[in-house]
Amino acid sequence: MNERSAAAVITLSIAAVERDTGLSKDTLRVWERRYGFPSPGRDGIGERAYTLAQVEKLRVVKRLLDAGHRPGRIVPLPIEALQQLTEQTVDQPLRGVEALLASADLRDHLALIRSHDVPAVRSELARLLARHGVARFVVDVISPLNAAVGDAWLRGQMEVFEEHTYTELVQAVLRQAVTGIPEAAASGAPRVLLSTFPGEPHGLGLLMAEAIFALEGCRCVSLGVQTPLWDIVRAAQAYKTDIVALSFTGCTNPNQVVDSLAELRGKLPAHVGIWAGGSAPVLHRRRIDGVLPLASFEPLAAELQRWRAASAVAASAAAAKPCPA
Amino acid sequence: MNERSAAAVITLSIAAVERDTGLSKDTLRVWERRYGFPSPGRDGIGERAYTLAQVEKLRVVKRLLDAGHRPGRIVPLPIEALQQLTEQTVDQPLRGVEALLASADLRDHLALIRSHDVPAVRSELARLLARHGVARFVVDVISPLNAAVGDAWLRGQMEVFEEHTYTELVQAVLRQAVTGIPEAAASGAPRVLLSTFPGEPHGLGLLMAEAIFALEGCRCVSLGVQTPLWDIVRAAQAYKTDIVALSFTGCTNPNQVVDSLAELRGKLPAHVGIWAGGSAPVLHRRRIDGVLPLASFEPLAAELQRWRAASAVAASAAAAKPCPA
DNA sequence: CCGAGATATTTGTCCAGGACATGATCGCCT
DNA sequence: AGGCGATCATGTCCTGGACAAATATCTCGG
Repeated sequence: MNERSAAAVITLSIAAVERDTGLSKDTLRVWERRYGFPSPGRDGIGERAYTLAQVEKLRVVKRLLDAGHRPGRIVPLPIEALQQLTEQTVDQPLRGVEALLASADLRDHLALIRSHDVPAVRSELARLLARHGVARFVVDVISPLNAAVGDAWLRGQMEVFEEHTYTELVQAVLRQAVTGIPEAAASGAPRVLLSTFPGEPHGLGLLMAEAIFALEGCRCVSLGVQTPLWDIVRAAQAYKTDIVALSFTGCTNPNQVVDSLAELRGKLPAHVGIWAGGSAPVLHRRRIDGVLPLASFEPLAAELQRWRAASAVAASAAAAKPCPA
Repeated sequence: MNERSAAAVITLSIAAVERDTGLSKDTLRVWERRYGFPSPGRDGIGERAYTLAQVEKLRVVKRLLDAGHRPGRIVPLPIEALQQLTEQTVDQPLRGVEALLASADLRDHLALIRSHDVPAVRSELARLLARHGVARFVVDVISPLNAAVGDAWLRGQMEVFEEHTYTELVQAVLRQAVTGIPEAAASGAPRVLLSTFPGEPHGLGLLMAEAIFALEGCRCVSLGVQTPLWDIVRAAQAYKTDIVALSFTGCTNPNQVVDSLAELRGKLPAHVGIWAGGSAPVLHRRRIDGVLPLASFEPLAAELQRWRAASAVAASAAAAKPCPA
């Protein structure tokens, strides 16, 4: 149930590990049975008690899984081998020219975050926002910085509280930026509803998307994170939404993501678009009918333009044939 | 796994029902065993297949559960009785004088939220902020409004998505307000660290507290919600924190709150204050050594003054005896 | 050597039924 | 009335088995 920290050794219950790793209780138990890892000790009442080291390895495994590896091959491996494997596979795509160009800046920013000088980070973020403008700030600064922070955190090079502070500061800056974008004129501006599904607690991507959508002249309503599927549907009705935008990170269960999106598609009217973005790999591996996957923020403007064009056509068609029942 | 829609009858798998209702698979199975509801049919492979009617009843049950009813009493009831019960759950508990006094304004605001006119709510909040100033806005407007919204939700008079929208809008306004408060001068300003414990997902109280602290000339660092205990300690070290401010709402386990606060007290140096606020009743029922409970925002300024005085004394003492190891 | 189809293996989720810690309720006694 | 054990209600965990879907491997004709 709760964390049982006897004296010095901190252990986590299976529910806590499920929360922290995104691996279901069933999966954790079956891995233990099949691969011998994780093999948690037992607490006073005979329930599994996972150590922090085990959770850490589980997180690395999770990431390798997302990168396409299979559990049977990697779960039994020692942590060092996994880390080596991570360098080889996960970082591969990130070794692009852009990454090299940006890496100097990124390194500086990470160092600044790690220096614990909060006002400095705050003003640096504000400076970058002012310098690049909202769109480029989101796409070129925050997006890679998020990836870098996530990566550093996974490797244990960044403390949880540093990541929390970073997230909070970025959120503050972004929210201010979003508030500063004037509301779009009423006519013809698409109405966008933003949220995440239950189980997805990260809201930064949502805020970034809101900024971009608002810049592109959309009328945005955000529900924040973790809105039950049914309530997203109700909200879309109430706000006469044109596009439902959802954000996903790697910490969600891939099967649930696909199932939920399919179910949402079934519950929403066909004319309401579903746009799904974020770093969850499953979005781009499996296609879902009637859901537009967005690998990054770049294609968003183009897709919106396409949407506007399609919507104009639909509107004129509707005008020609007034009552389509 | 995924939805198995045979021909006309749409049914949901147990995982889908877990997503849609928030009731765990274990709970669903054990209810079936004990109360005979829900008793789903089986699909082609022998797995539970829940009907939409069952899911709907489960949702009503969940709401009543959140409102304080007990499963054994309500789960076996037919859906009509449950709906009647939802309407009966009205008013009884919160008929305070304060509620009556403020009710006119509050009712208007609630009605506005329920009208689904997001820009109107947004500008109304901005207007109230400008009119009252940050402090009074937080204390006299948002605080009671939060209570009213929570109450309305409990009674089923407010949809989940309406509550989400409200929270998001208030957060945006508050964050803008906080950003607008100039950073306190370095010397003598207490450093305040704000967060919530794991299991407490509500961040509005935190933001309200941050606003008040900043107004009172503190240097604030927020970690956002759900920071593990140990990381709060690390953050307090890294940021040389004077006061750790924590927020609690009713949705947390009272025992865990007390345990965690006691543990945090043990892990933090004695000169770091722990201030705990929020609507969780346990805070004011049980005293915890070395933790300052705050029932509302009103006494905060006075407590800060006291803290400054005490700190000045300590500083002069330290100056007299320079190296206290 | 390659690609399509058949076969084998892997993997996540489901199931049943039992256990138990925890928290609420109730009845008893002062 | 009010404090306090005894009892009941409830959610979560446990074990170990099963199986469908996804993925890998093999086979064989071109």
